[in-house]
This record gives sequence, C-alpha cells and structure tokens, in this order.
Amino acid sequence: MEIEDKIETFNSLLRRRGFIWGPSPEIYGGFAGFYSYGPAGMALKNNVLSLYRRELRAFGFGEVECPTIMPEIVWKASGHLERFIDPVMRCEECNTLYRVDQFLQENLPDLMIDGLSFEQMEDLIKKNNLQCPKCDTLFKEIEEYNLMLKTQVGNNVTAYLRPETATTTYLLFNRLDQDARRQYPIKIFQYGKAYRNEISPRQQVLRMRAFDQLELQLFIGREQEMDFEEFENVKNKKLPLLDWKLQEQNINKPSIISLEQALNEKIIKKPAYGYCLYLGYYLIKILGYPEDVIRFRQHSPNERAHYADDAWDLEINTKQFNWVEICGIHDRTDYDLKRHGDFSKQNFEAFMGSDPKLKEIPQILEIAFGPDRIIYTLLEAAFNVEDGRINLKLPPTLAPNTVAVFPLVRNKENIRNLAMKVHKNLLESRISSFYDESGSIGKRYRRQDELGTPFCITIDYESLENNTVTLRDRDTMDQIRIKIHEVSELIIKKIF
RNA sequence: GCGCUCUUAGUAUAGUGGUAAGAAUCUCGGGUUUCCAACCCGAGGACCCGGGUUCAAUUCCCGGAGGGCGCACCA
Repeated sequence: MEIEDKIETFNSLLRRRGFIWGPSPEIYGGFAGFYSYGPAGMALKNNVLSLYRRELRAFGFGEVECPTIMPEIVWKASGHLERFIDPVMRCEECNTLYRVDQFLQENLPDLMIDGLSFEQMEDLIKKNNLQCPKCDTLFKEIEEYNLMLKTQVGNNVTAYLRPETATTTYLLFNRLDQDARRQYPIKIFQYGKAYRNEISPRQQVLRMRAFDQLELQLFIGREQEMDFEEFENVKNKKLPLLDWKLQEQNINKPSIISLEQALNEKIIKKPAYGYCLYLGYYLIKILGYPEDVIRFRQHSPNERAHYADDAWDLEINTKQFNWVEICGIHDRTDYDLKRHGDFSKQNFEAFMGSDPKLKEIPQILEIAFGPDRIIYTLLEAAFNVEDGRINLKLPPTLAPNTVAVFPLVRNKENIRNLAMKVHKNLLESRISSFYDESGSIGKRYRRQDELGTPFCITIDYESLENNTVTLRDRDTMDQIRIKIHEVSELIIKKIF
C-alpha cells in the first residue's frame, strides 16, 4: 500500500491505531463535540500527565481536585453567568441565528451597544424596525445562548457544569492559605474536565464540549509580583513573543527576546507574570515540540476575557488547523477573589507584603493548559512519513509503548520462548513492553513505528548461542547487539 | 445556527433500482520465513439513521445525525 505524506494519512492513523475516536457515541451516529481516547491516545495522555505532575512538584506546585458541578451562585460570582450568556436572535423565517450585540453595533454604528441590557437591546430592534438581512423578516425577541451547560441537582436546584477548572480552585483559597501556612506565592494546580456548550464544535478534539484542563494558579501579593525571586533564574531565557502591538502592524513573526528585555520594553508588566510565561514555555518544550512551531501571542485589550488584565496564548503551528492555542497565561488580578469574597461574604485579605499592617486580596496568575490540544498538536508534530514509512517521532518517555519485543521467526519454539521471557522481564521492571509475533519482522517494526515506540528488541538465532538480542532504534532503524541481562537497565538509561 | 457538499468492512475506496456489493489494506487460523509493510492457503468484516416512492431502495425523494468547506460563534 502506498503511504503518502498527507494530513489524511495522519487523520486515519489517529483512528486506526487507537489514539482518538469519535465523535462519540459512534454506534449511535455520534454527538458533535464529544470524543473518546483509545488505548494508545490514553497512554500518551497519561504519560504527559505523569511528566507534568513530576515537573510541577519540582516547581513547588500542589494539586487539588474539585467537583465539576457547582451551584449557580459560584458562576454569578465568577462572572461566567453574565459573560457566558450571549444575546442572540433567531429569524422566524429562515432560522438564521444572529449575535444581537454585534448585529446592533453593525447596524447602529453611532450608538454604544456594549453594556446594554437585553430589554434595551430589544427596544432598539423594535424602534429601528431591524430585520433579517437574508429574508427581510422583522426580528422579535432576544433569546439567551448559554455557553455553560445547565443541570438540576437534588430538588430542582439549578447548577452548572464548570466551564473552567480555575474558578473551582479559587473557592478553596482560605483552605489553601491555611494549608500553605501563608507562604506566598501559593502554587496550586488542578487537572480535570470542563464543559462548554459550543455553538458549533469543530476541528476534532480542539473544540470539544467536554474537555480537559490543567490549570496552574499562583496566589501572590502585589509587591511580590514586581519583585519575584524566581524571576531572577529565568530572566535571561528567550521566548518567541508576538505582542499585540506587533499584531496591529500586521506582523506575525514573533520577536525572540529575553524576559528581562520584554520587561524593560514594557511588553510585559510584571516579573512574576514573566515567570509564568517561562513556566508555560518550559512545560511545552519538554514535550519535544520543534522550536519553530511555538509562539506566544498576546491578546489585544478587547480580546481578553472578562477577568484578565493581561493574556498571552502559547500557540502551536499545525498543518491542519494553523496556529492553535494550547496554553493561556492570564493575569487575573484580584478579580476572582474579590468577587468570591463579596458573594460569599468571606474576607480573603491577607498580609502579603513588607508592610505588616497592610492587608490585601491576593492577585492570581494563571497558566491554563488544554491537554487535549496538547495531545493533538503533539501527535501532528510527531507525525512523519519517511520513504513510505510512517514514523511517529514521540519523545521516548511519552510513547504509548516504550519497547516492543519480537521473536525473529515464530515457528522456532526456543526463539519464541526466549522472546516471551525477555518481554516478561521488561514488564517485571515495569517497562511498558509489547510482545508481537504476527506477520513478518518488517511488518512488526512498522506497526510500532506508527505508535512511536522508540525501541524494538528482536530475539534471533544468535540470541540462543550467546544470550544477546538486537535493539533497534525507531528513527535510524539501526540495530545494536546487547546482552539480555542488560536489557531493562539499558532501556531505563536511554529513556531517563 | 445558516449555505454548499459528503457519508459503503477497522482504514482508505469501487460500484449498483433486482441473484453472491468488488478489489486493496486490515483482523484471525494455518504454512513459509536468519531483520524492515515478501509470499501461499483458508476464514472474517460494510452500504449512517428514520420515513416516502416502487413489485423491489445501499442506490431516487424528504427529514435527521455526523464530517468537510465558507459565514457566524469560539470565556
């Protein structure tokens, strides 16, 4: 079969080899915006997550897990109830849906539409006899389109599935403050599902209605944001930064500059925020993305979320979907804790600076990863077709199988037995080994190449004589002979 | 959500108003095989869902679901 280096080949690989399936449930025709991971995809995701958990521990982060459903008051306080509900109107004739605020701004450019209530917007429509541009039907009433999924809990109590994990982390603030013994910044992350009722989910797992988030939070004082010890260690690191002023000039090539320079040129405001940019970059780099597919893109002031004072997206350049945001870094200020303090009647003020008399509400810096987007972009970046051979160049630590073991031929009992023994020994060392004896040896190598397995071990006739095996490298296809009793040790050494 | 378009084994496809929907790859069993998708034998597996037209629908028509593209949307 001819293997072509095309995006279609990649898309079918995702399904064939059990990375991503869907939309789920496939046997019932599918439900847009919902996908499943197969064994290979899940192994990859878990490997990324274990790596991240190890790294975050080293960077001083603790992990929490909160419920995915929260009562209405939480989302009132967070601002999501207000901001995640869009005013829309539907043409009764042709059923086209319009975003009311944008429609009004276009048709009544002299008026200030931002901030008007639903009733005020409805009045404007009636007064101006606005009609559907497609079929000239008059508009009637405004409906709500709620980007949050609503549900009922217990005796008809309204609740919402969380549209982000971050808010649920903030609700723990006074617990965390005690737990951390008031040492700032408090570094916490949460991994889990979030839900958004996207109008039209597309682009596979890049815009799902149920998706994973991995969100890191720094609770930090105003003084510490500007004088941040850990910034000193990273200030010379160079990052590809595309600030919004560059974008305004239609420049889309990022400047590769050090964080210190970015701070001096006022591209970023706070050292602690610069540290967050670095941390986001570091965690993405260790997954093995090539340098030139990564950039940071700053949000323009009107693109920012309701809670953000500054926001940069870490984006990956993909073949299929161009630049894709896989991580967002937000300066959320004291917005969240202020609001939750007000709504819950709690006092979240703490002594955080050098003045022992001055209490303040902590600032929050957030680094939000979309693990599903990481998995997709990582797979796409790893996908290669080399001389008709699919080679998924995943970093060895992340590959679903670390090693595969084959008997050179399957009809020689002693070769088979030795191969199975080698495989079993690897498993006993808790190395994820895969045993395969079906088909020709070449076919077995290719199967593993498609899964990104970095090493293949083959037991041949020589193995029977001198207890050695061949170790084949995925990328070079070169083989070396090694002693059987050194296999596990060597694999571990090559991987870590 | 609107418009256009598409939907056949796991994957990528051929084809048809009427016997057994065809080949590839794939999977399983067997044979062969001293290192990169080799070969031989045998087997398995599909017309997205619902309704209509018709003696007969996978095929034509309508609706739905899902995918792609464009528009809108994307904290």
